[in-house]
Amino acid sequence: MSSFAGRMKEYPTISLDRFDRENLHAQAYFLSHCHKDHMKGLKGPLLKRKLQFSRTVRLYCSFVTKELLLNNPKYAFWEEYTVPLELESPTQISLVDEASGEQEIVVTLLPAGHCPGSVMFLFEGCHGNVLYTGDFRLAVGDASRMEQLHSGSRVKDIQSVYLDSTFYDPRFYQIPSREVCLRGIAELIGNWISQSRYHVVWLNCKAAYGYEYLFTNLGEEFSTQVHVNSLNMFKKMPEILSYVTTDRRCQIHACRHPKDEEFLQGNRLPCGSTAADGTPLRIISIKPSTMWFGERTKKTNVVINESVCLKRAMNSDLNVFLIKSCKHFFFQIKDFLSYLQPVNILPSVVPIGRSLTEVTHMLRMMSRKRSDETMFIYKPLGVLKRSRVQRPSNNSESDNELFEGLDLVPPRKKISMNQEAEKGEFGVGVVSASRLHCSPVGLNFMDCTESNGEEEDDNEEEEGQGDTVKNKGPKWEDFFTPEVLSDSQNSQSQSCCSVRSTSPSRATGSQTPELFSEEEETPDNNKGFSLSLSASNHSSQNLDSHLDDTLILHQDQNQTSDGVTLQSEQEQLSASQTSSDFDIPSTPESKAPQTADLLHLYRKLASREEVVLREEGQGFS
DNA sequence: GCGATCAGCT
DNA sequence: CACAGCTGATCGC
Repeated sequence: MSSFAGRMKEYPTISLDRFDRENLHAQAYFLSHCHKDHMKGLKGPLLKRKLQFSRTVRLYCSFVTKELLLNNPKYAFWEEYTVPLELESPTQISLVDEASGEQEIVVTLLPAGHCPGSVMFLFEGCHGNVLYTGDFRLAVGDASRMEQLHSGSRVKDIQSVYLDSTFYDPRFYQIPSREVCLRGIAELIGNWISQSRYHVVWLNCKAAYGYEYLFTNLGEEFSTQVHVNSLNMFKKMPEILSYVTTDRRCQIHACRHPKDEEFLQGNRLPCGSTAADGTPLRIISIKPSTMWFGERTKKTNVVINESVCLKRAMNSDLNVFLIKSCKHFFFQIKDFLSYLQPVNILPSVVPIGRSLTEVTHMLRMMSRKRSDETMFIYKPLGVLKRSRVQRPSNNSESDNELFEGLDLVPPRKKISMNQEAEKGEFGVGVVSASRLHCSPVGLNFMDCTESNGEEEDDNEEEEGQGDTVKNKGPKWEDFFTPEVLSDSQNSQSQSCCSVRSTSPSRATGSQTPELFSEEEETPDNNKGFSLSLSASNHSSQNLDSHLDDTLILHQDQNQTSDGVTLQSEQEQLSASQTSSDFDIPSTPESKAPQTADLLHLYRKLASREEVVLREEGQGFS
């Protein structure tokens, strides 16, 4: 949960994702996405009253966020005070202060990939450039693909990053891709619902938004629709709308009820559905969750592989905990920060179990302050990612420090993107235009399609392919912006007395806009959400020792005597290792489950056969 | 009666 | 531990 107090030291007269207490005095409000923990105070009567007496105070957010916000009647009064902004379109806002007069600030919304409508905010003004991430989920290399983080060919000078640091912790260094997760779940669901029409699936989705990726993919996979309570929130999102329905006669449900667990115990779906002919439904519940560890404390048979956690529940057929990554994890954040090299990094979340000092220490190593202390020579105008040679993040000592005191073996092999840098193939500050002469998003899509499954190497063929050569597997949903801008939305008025749009080049001083001039050739950025369902894995959190009836299935890795962890052949890497979501080694001393074994397991579970769990490494039967 | 906060639960 | 909620109890206004 976000513990951000709402204000940034550089621009204290604006408030983000917090609307109570001192934030009541803000001159402008920003909402990064429509999750409750970022909306504290947003329906407060004092704030409502303030709006009624103000001509200039407005709430700025994405079009989709406004749509989702106003869908809730409790926030309907925001209608006339909310100004939706286009993605990646710098907008100048006047902050009117009775005491100090008027102050101009330029804000740019960047796709955050956390849930529909989620954005990061880049502020540029007289107190420097500041990035507020909100909750975000980016793949390694995404920062280099964001035009608005660059001025021409250079990375903008970022004073501070206000970071969602929930998972900025080496304990979260391994995650499987969303494809791995989805494939496992789709197999399980397929095996289940194909048995009879009484075999149904319930998706136990807690948060209001962020599961749409799952709905659309399952809908596509099984040529069906997913039952939900209401279509209202999706009414202007046709890409999602076509995959959801309020017709209860389908086999995949994501409906909710306050007492849905009780319903399930009574062999009913939360919508109350039972079979018309009285035949008892056979229900499996699937719980998409980033966090599933709490569930392990219960005395149940649990099977964990890299993407799903299967639990045989007492009264229903089977519970499945789908590991979902709606946020970024350690290496993605590390990559993001080491690319931007801000002067300050301020965590918005200090995970329980960590101290603020620990988090600050880890973050500091990614900041420019750390760099100044070491051999890194600060380049005031920044450098392009491909030219990074001696970034602190590439320093194994930095990694070692991060892993100090943790009872896991850190991935000593550098993430592949950094290997080239170490080899010095790319000189500092010298990046050919051709390497970036594309919309990175579009290139990414092409690259991963063509290179899927191939050995990643360091040969010269990589040149000219930008940062995206490490992305394996066609993951189109990764490359869509989290915005759906239907015509009707686009035509919504952005009028506000204090707002006007500025062109990207004027606002950023970009010197070489042609580097990003082919956006129209990308997959249609405006036609889909960046639906951020993905798979996350448990990290090596000592699960094994205290989970007597838990079987951990994971991946193999060779470890040499000197502690250097080497990845074995590419074919031993799971698909999760080859996705763009992460370029990192797998859990040390773990073993990869074979696809056939997993399929066998899924079928057994789906058919309610007992699964005999053995010691790790001996497989299952 | 309302909102804020917290514990407990999923 | 962590997500992103929800419910219910308690307290102050």
